Amino acid sequence: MAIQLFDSLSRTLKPLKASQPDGVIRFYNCGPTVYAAAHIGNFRTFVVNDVIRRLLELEFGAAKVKHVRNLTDVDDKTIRRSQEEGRSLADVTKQWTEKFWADCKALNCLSPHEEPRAADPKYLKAQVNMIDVLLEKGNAYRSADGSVYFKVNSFPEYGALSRVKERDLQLGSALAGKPQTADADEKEDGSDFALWKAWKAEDGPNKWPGPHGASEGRPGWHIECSAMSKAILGETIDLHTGGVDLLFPHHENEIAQSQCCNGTTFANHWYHSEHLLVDGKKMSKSLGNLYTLDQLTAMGHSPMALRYALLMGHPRKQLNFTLDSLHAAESALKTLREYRATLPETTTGAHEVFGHVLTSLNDDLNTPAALGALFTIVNRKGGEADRASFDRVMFALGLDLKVEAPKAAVPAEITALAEKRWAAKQAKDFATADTLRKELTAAGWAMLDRKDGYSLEKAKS
RNA sequence: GGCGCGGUAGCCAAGUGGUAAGGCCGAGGUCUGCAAAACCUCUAUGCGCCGGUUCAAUUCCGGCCCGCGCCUCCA
Repeated sequence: MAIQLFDSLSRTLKPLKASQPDGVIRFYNCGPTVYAAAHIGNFRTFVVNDVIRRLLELEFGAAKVKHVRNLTDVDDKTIRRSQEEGRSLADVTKQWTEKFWADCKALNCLSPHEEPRAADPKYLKAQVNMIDVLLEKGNAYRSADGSVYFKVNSFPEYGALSRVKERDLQLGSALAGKPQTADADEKEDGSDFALWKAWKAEDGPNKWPGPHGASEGRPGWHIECSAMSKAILGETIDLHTGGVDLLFPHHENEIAQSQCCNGTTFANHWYHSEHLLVDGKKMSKSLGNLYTLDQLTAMGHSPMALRYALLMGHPRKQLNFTLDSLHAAESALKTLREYRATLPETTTGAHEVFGHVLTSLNDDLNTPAALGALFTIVNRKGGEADRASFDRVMFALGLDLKVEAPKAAVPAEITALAEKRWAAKQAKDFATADTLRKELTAAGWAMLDRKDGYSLEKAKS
């Protein structure tokens, strides 16, 4: 079964296919802003996109997939962070880019083939060039302060993706109390958006030569994706993805810029993954319900458990994350590990045994159905499966069964108690052994006996 | 106010016009000095509420209640 995904623009399920004669699937995934550690909600999107990447490779072959994910390393947040910390922008964004890569690796995400940076001189130039074209064509205008804005009413199709039409007339209660953005006065129309932002004192040393007739400054957020996807993948891409919150205005604006500039369809397929919720609400610093991967591993959870937990819900439905779901994921991974050990090494070509798992994934990325189908087979315990076919499914899901929860360091006093108990047990002094076990349990440690020795595990927080 | 999504067992979560996948937890059992692991068995007459269509609805239609997200730079 060919991969089909929901397309946000047509609102239908559509098969993914290459539009160019070379047969390469051009896949662009909106990446992170590198000013802090990405949280697990961000990683839901990146894990989901990683599964898409893997499914594409399985269907079309690794050589026929070109996966691009940008790094936003120049914007309000990155600049503000660098100014606050008195460090260069490059220094700050390098730090968080490397952290992002490390987290992605821990979550077993394949690296995109290219990860263009918005502040890369090569791509800054591409962005400026694109803005120049938009100015020439009359889709953009300069404001008094030397910024450049996109003229939304110059693009009649604006709003097709988000279906937000005549928004200005519909601004209701939810927006009424919000302050106007600082640059509102510079715009001809409230729905216009910045392509180029003129330098301000608070930007510090961060400024670059702008488009014709504009001041020194920096690119607006949306233009980077339009310019970099064009530079690397060409004017028309086959799949463009991101979190739902990017649907408007980010992706709507990308369409407007790219199509006005290039005169061609920007993306043939749009896919958006839903939010991860924590405690029933979207994660936010103000609610204090924001988790990072580091926080979870510090609690003794493995990154793979997080990956599994993120796949437990349908990617196009909000998923409420809880620490309990992490425990469930760990238990499920353990079962899979044990199941794999029972499988014969030889390949019998039994891929069809797991056919339903792949079919579920290919059918709009139904990860929960796929996991359900997987465990139905695991529970059968029949001998029809083999490791090669099982590993193929693990590849598709990106589950690396070799990764286990990090072992907590055992304090010396715990080791001492365990040694005493082991000695008592060997001497068949079970009363003493049981007392010591209770002490260990009270201290939060479980002592697991084997024939020839023991191991210690810390209770999960 | 506009746009969109969702409400299925203790928790998470698929799904179908013909009577509810799967995971976690829990219970019982086998095994075992104890504990753990492993293995076996069990766990929704029910799918937010009220109507309607139908031989038959959790699944289609209408209304209602509740929750969540987006509405100019949040994945």
